[in-house]
Amino acid sequence: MIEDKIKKLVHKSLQALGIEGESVSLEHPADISHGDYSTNVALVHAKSVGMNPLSLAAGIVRYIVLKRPPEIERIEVAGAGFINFYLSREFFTESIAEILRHAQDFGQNDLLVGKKVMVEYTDPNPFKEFHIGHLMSNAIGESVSRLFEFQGAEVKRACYQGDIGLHVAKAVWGMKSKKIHDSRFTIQDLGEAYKSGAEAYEADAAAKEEMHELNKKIFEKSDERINILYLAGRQVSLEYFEEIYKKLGTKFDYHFFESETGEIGKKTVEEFTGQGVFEKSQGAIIFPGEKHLPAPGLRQAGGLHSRVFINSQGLPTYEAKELGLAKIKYDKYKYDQSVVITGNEVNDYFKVLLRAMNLVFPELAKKTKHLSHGILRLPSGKMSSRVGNVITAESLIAAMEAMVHKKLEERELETKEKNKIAEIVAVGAIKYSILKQAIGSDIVFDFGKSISFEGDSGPYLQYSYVRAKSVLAKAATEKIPHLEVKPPSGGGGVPSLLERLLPRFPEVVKRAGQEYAPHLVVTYLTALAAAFNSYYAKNQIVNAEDKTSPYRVALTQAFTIVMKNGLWLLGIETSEQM
RNA sequence: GCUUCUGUAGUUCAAUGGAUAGAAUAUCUCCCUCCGAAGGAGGUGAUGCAGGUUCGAUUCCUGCCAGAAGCACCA
Repeated sequence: MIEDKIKKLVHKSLQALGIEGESVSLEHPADISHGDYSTNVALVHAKSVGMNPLSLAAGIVRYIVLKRPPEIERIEVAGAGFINFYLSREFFTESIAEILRHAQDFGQNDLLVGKKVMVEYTDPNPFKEFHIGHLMSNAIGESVSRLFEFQGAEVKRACYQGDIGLHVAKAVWGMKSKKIHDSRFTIQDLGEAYKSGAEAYEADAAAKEEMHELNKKIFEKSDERINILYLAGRQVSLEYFEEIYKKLGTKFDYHFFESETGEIGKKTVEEFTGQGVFEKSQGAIIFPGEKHLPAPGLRQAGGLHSRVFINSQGLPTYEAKELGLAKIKYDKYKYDQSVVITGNEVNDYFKVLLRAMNLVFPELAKKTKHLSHGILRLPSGKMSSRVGNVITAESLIAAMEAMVHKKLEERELETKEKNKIAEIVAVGAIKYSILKQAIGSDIVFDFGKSISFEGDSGPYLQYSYVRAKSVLAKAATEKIPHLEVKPPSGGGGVPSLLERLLPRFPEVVKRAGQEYAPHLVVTYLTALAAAFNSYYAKNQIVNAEDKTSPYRVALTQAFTIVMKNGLWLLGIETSEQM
C-alpha cells in the first residue's frame, strides 16, 4: 500500500540524517487541502537534534524528493513543520482500476487468515422482550463479525440466551397466574406474564417466595407440569427471536443456553473451592475478588470485588454459568479468540469473572475479549419492563418501515418491492444510528429524532448508492464503456475529493478491524457519499458526446463497489431502488 | 460512601498529542429546462471549571463541578 511506501521513505530519510526514529506517524490531514498524507516527524524530532522543525522538515524533504516514486506528485513543508504528500493523478486512476478489478473483494485483507474467532452478541432472554438494547448489541456484534471475516478470519456467531434464572421464574409464575396453559399463546401474552410476575415479585412477599421455589424447580426440571409450561414459553420466545434475526441479517452458528452452562459452571466452581480460588461464605460460594489483582492485560484500574458464584440455594449464578459457557464454547469450536459483546453495566462483573477464569481456565481467559457498548437510554431515563416503557425491536422496525412507506407513496413500484425496500431502509437507518458512534458510550435514544432519513443517516448512504446505480443503468443504455480506465485526456485536472477518498477504504477496514470500531467505517462512508453527491451535482457523468464520460462512469462504478462493501461491513443492505 | 465510565454548536455524534475543532440536525439564504431533491451550495453556532506536562492539549496528569453505571446470593 502507498501508506507503507511513504512511511518507509520517511524512515529512510530520517536515518540518512542520523535520526533513529521508532515508528513514523502518517495521517490523512483533516483538511484535504493539506494533501493526501502528512507526517509530523520533523516536529517530533526537532528538539532532539537541536534544529528548528521547519529546517529539519526541509532537510527531510530534500532526501525524499530524490527517491520520489511516481505515485507522489508533490511534497511540501507546511504549518509548523508538517510534511505533506500529494498523490498523483496516475495514482488515483490506477486506484479506480484496482477497485473495478477487485469488485466485491476490494478492501479485504489477509491479516487474520487462519484465525478462528467466535463472537457472542445479542443475547436476548427468552420470556422477555427483544428490545432496542438487543438491537444495539446485534448491530455491533454483526459488524464486528464481518470486520473479522473481511480480514480473512473464520468467524462463528454465537448467541447466549438466559433461558433459566429468576426472570424466567417470574414469567412462568405469571403464566400460571394468568392461566396460560395451552400452546397457542403469543409473544405478547408472554410479555404480559413476565410483567405481572415482576410486579408481584416486588409487591408480594409470598409470591416472591413462590418464584424462588419455581426457579429451583425449573433448574432441576423436577416438576412435570412446570416443565411443560416452561418449554412452551421458551419455544414461543425462540421462534420469535428467529424472525427478528432474519430481518436483521444475522445467522447464528451456535445458540448457547444458560440451562446448559449451569451444571458445568457449578461443577467447575466446586472443583476449585478451597483451592485458593473460590471460598464458602455465608452459605454461598464466592470469589473473593479483593484478594486478587486484576488479570494482566485487563483494563487496569480499580480493585475487584467479591461476587457470589453459587448462591446459598446451591444454584449457580450468572458468574458460574459464564465459566461453564467459556468451556462449552471452546469444546464446540477451538477458537483463537473469543469476543463477548455486552452492555457496559456488566463491566465490573466481567472484570471479576475474567480474573476467576484466569485461575480456572487460564488458556481460555487469555483468548477472551470483552467488548462492552453503552446502553440505549430514553430521554425519560432507563428502559424497564417493570415500568412498561420498553421499546421493542419489533415496534421500532415497524414504525420505521411505516415512515419509509410514506416516502415511497409517489414511487411506482409493486407492493412486494416496496415492502422489501421498507425493510432494508428501516433496518439500515436503525443500524446506522447505532454504529455511527464509537462503541462504549451511552446513546440517548429519542424515538422521533434519533433515527433520521436525511443527512447523516443510513438512507443517505443507501440513497447515494441508488443514485449511482441509476447513473450506471443510463450509461449502459447509452453504451458507454467504462471497464478500461484511462485518465481523462489533458491530465484531468485536480483529482476530486471522491477520487481521493475511494482508495482509502482498505486502510479504514484495517483500522476498524484492529480497533473493533465499526464507527470508523460509518464516518468514512458518510464522507464518501457526500463526496459522490457533490461530484454528481457538479458533473454530468453520462454524456455520449463527451470522450471523458467513460472515466466518470468508471469512477461512479468504483463508488458503488466501495459503498456496497462498506455497507456490508455494517450489516446494512443495499437496494437498487428506493 | 467507595469504584468505574462520560462531559465538544440548541440537539445527536466525529477528531492515532498537531495545522483554521469536523459532520448532521435545527435555524436563515440560494439551486429541479440538466443522469433520482431521501440531494447540492452557502450563513449563524461548541471543547464543564481551575491548574500542570508539552514546541503544541478536546486528547495525557491532578483537583473541583455535573451526569451515568456498578458495589453478595438478578442477569
